[in-house]
Amino acid sequence: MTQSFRDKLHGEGYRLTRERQVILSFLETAKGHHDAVEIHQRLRINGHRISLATVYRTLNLLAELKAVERLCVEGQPATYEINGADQEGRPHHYHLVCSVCGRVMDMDPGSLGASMQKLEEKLPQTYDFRATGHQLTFFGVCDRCASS
Amino acid sequence: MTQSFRDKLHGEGYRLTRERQVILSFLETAKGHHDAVEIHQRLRINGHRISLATVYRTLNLLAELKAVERLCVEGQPATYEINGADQEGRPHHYHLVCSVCGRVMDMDPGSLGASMQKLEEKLPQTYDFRATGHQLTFFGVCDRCASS
DNA sequence: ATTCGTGCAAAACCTTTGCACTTAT
DNA sequence: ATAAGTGCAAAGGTTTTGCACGAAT
Repeated sequence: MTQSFRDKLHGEGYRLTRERQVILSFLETAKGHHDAVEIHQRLRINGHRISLATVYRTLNLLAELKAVERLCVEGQPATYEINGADQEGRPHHYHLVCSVCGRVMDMDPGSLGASMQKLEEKLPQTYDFRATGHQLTFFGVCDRCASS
Repeated sequence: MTQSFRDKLHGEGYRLTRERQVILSFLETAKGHHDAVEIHQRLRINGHRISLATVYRTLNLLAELKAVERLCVEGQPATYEINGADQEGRPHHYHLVCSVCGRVMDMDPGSLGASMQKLEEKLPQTYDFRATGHQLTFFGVCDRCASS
């Protein structure tokens, strides 16, 4: 649990509860994409009795504070991933989504990242649209599913 | 209503019903992003009594046949847009989503389209992932919302 | 002490589905 | 005639919310 998270909470008038610490810790350790129900169940297995409603409320809060990133994929519940870098509104990676099993993987933007950011800045000229971020997702078949 | 749509329907053993024609016609005329409930209501206003269930079933079918494109945006119902070009699995445009009002606009991929396609082809080398398509969405503030 | 967070259960919301009836082929 | 599509109402899954209780400040 980073100090900056505590600060952000306090800065906005939120409280540092046990539930919020537990959920954030879980995401820091689990290091992948997890939906609310999954998080709820795995916390329960680890002996934590946090209600599903609180898991949802906490994930919304963490997403708002940009402590986690929310990803919405068609036909699946929203998934949440810890936000490593503490950058402001800049997506630090893209996603690969397997159309067969639904698994979500991270992808390094590489040199593409800079081009996309430039594009983002040039958007207003053409479309009268002030972009604050973007999201790039590739769909396809992951290694596991390809080999079976 | 394109001939190719009729052919596609028949080719897969589907029937050309009045409901399907009406829904497709609506999307051809409306030319934007529309969700199921909105389509249902506007058809109703135009005197068509098509059930919401049929609207959903038809949109699923049209999406499967790639006659329309489905777009899922966080916190909003799925929207559907007529698929102009009859290309196979290749996204022909990207999206601008206004974070304030939720409006979705189309964006011409321009030269980016080719780079992205190349990237898609190179993905397996790095990530062991066979990509079949991708989706790029910019978030920000649209002209209408910026001026108010 | 006060304000905010939590748990529970109920609701909201979008979407799908079972079944009997209707329609396209 | 037959198989597929439709409408209705009910259920499904995900997420939010009202309210009374509990906990952090």
